[in-house]
Amino acid sequence: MSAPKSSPKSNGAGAVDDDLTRRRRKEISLGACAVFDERGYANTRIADISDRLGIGQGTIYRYFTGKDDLMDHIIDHGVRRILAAMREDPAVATDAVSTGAQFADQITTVAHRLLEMAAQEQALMRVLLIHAPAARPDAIDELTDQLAAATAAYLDVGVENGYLRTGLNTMAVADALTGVTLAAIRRVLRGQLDATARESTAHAIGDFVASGAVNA
Amino acid sequence: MSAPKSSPKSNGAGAVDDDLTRRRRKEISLGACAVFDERGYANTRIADISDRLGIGQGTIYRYFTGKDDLMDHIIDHGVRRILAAMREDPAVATDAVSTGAQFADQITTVAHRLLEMAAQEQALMRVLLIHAPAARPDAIDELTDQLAAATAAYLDVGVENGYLRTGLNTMAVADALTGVTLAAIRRVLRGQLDATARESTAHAIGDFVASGAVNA
Amino acid sequence: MSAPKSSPKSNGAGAVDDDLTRRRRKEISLGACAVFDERGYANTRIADISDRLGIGQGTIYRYFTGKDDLMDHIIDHGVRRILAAMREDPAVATDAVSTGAQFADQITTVAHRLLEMAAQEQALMRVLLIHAPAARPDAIDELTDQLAAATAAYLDVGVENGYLRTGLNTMAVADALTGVTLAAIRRVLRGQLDATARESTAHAIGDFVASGAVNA
Amino acid sequence: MSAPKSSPKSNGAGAVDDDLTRRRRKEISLGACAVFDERGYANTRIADISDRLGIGQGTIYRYFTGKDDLMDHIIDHGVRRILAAMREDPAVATDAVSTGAQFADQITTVAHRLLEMAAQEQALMRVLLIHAPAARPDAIDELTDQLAAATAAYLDVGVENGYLRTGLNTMAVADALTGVTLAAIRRVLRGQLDATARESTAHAIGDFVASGAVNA
DNA sequence: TATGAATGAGCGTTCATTCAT
DNA sequence: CATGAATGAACGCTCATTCAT
Repeated sequence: MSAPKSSPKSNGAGAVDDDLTRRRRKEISLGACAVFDERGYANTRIADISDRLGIGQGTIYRYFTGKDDLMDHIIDHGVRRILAAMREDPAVATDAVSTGAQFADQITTVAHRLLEMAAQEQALMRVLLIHAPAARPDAIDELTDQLAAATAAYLDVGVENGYLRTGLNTMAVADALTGVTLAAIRRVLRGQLDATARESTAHAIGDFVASGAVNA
Repeated sequence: MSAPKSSPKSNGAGAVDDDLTRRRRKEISLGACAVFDERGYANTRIADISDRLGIGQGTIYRYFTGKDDLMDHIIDHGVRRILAAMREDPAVATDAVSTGAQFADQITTVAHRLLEMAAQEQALMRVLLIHAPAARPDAIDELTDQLAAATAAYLDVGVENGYLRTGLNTMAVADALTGVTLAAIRRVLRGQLDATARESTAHAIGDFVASGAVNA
Repeated sequence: MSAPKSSPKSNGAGAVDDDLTRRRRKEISLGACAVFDERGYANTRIADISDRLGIGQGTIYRYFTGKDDLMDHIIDHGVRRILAAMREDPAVATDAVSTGAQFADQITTVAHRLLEMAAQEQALMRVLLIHAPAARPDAIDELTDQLAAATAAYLDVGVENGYLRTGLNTMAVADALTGVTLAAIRRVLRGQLDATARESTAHAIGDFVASGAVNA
Repeated sequence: MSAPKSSPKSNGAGAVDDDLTRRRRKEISLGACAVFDERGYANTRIADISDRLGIGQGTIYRYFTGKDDLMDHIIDHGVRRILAAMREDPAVATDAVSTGAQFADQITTVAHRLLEMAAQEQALMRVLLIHAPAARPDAIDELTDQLAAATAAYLDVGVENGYLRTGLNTMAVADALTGVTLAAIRRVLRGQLDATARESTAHAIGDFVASGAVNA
């Protein structure tokens, strides 16, 4: 969530340079992410990253201030991806929902989009879920708080509008929603859910969140 | 899950010595856990631990083979605590449940017990949830798998006995259950749930898992 | 006798780089040899070596895998020097000898060459004779065996060709030859033999080996 | 050659105590010698020694001031054994020799006695020849000097009395004698000479020293 | 701009020595 | 006297970072 902490030597100049620079930063942070995923943050040496990218160690320091900055950047990127996956679809808006069934569909939709993103960005998500909490507890706490608050607000609307139970502990259920989704994402990251399973899992999540497990 | 990897010189005999040894190991692993929690595993120096305990660095090596062993031991201990919290109560047995309401109660009970344990063992649980995944991904994966499998089996019984929905994706819901609980535990660990809130949260979890969020 | 166990990153290419690397390794191993000689292997800290060379400790690890590797390399080098001193002169070949006097001359020649080498490579030889046996007993045993076997074979030719006594215990005399030479080398290493004394000692060795001490 | 540097807490008392103390010191130094031989001085931990003896680590410090003192004592003991082996036999006196044959016999006798001692005190001799030079270069130099000087003096008598060559480089030959003997001792220590071989080797040494290798 | 050799602070671990029992 | 648990100084090695080319 924080702004990038570094930028190369200051290219006061053109959009071209900026673009090149942005591309380079992306490349490097992508490579770093892959290695952090494979070896863990603490066990990753700068040389591991530069080796994988086929560049010199020093080059990394031209685009990032250090190992920490690299991790910060990756977390930042991951957080943006998650938030985007939850918000980018115009269909996901509280005013588009007015029944329990629509609510379940929306949960299913968002869950599915998150699972797909996890499937496509496995390294990034693994770093975010496994390594970032240890390396940057505060950043992850911040993310968690944001997600929970946003989700709780989203649920509050449902209660107000009558399609969610009156008296629902929305904070607890917000945690539940994030927890349920995280658990599924973890399974995706462990390679245990193919595309079909991701779809059915998303539906199971939507149904479960809406109606619970008990036989009515 | 693995057996402790070290023990001091193995004094073949006396219960007294064994007891002293066990106490010493417990003390040290407790101190280490506290420091790992505060500083993270990678940032903790052996000297940090010995300083906090008021002992020499070398003493730690009389009871553990090294920093790794210390972490392994802590994880092992934490895993046992979690499994115990889920199983130790005789009331938690599938044959004690035959209705959806009983199911919800049981979920509430277990969730509450886990939240209480988290409240009492904050450092241990924080190390387990935040630092262990980065330091020992495999150990945590193993734990996750075990919990999910046990939970899914537990849900399967409910489906068979008719108090859970036919066709329930028990694996997905098992993940949901663990995810929901973990999310609440995380909140406990962030100091955001006092005793009262823990109780109501446990109930909210039980209700939610049983009946979902939607207004029937 | 073993090949050097490490080499810097292996820059697949340029003769220049390889050469620089080789020079650097030589420098470092030379400095290490000097310090090992002065303080003994066990008492030498890596920092002692890097300090003497005016480089950082880490630099040493770019060229050698560790303290052990450094010692191995030094021993290897020393062994090659000794073997070279014994073999490199074309005049030292069994087929160049057919009389006792020629035999004595040859012994004198080799002894002299070894004494000169010892005088020029005092640190290396002291490490090899004093510190290496304690640090690498097997490497030294191997060297000793090789020298003894080669020497015995050399003497066997002399017996066959009739200029050495029939029934000579060639193994015992081979040991004697190496022992005699080693004793003289040790004196060189203790600074007790100047160039003149080395020459006369070499002659004394040749005469003694050929004819013994007793008045004929 | 130096006096023992420590003594247990000062038992101002009886001969009995002194005797017990002496026995204990002997036991410990014997055990230490065995371990030094097996693992080398630098690689031997005090605990290795106390373990082998079945005593506590602290006990060693009641009889020796430390690891160094232990080594000093062992060297001292070894030096005394060597000197004794060379001198204790009344037959070995320069006035008992007046011919070259008697000289050869005497060399044979002393060599044999040294080889037998080496065979019986393998650990002690290995420590003295292999580990002591690295650990106590000065002590070994001192021993070497003493032996060489004594041997040279012995040879000088032979020259004066006419049974050794006039103009003999007695210092060089003294070195030769010690070198020859050491080489044979080394072979004994490597387990390559049984009792019979030791006898014939002693004779080979006597003959070689007296008459050399060349066919007269 | 890119490089990678050089650096040295920092840390896990060992083990000789001490001393309370 | 004997013990062995406790100690902490010491050291080999790693690796993030720098900077001359």
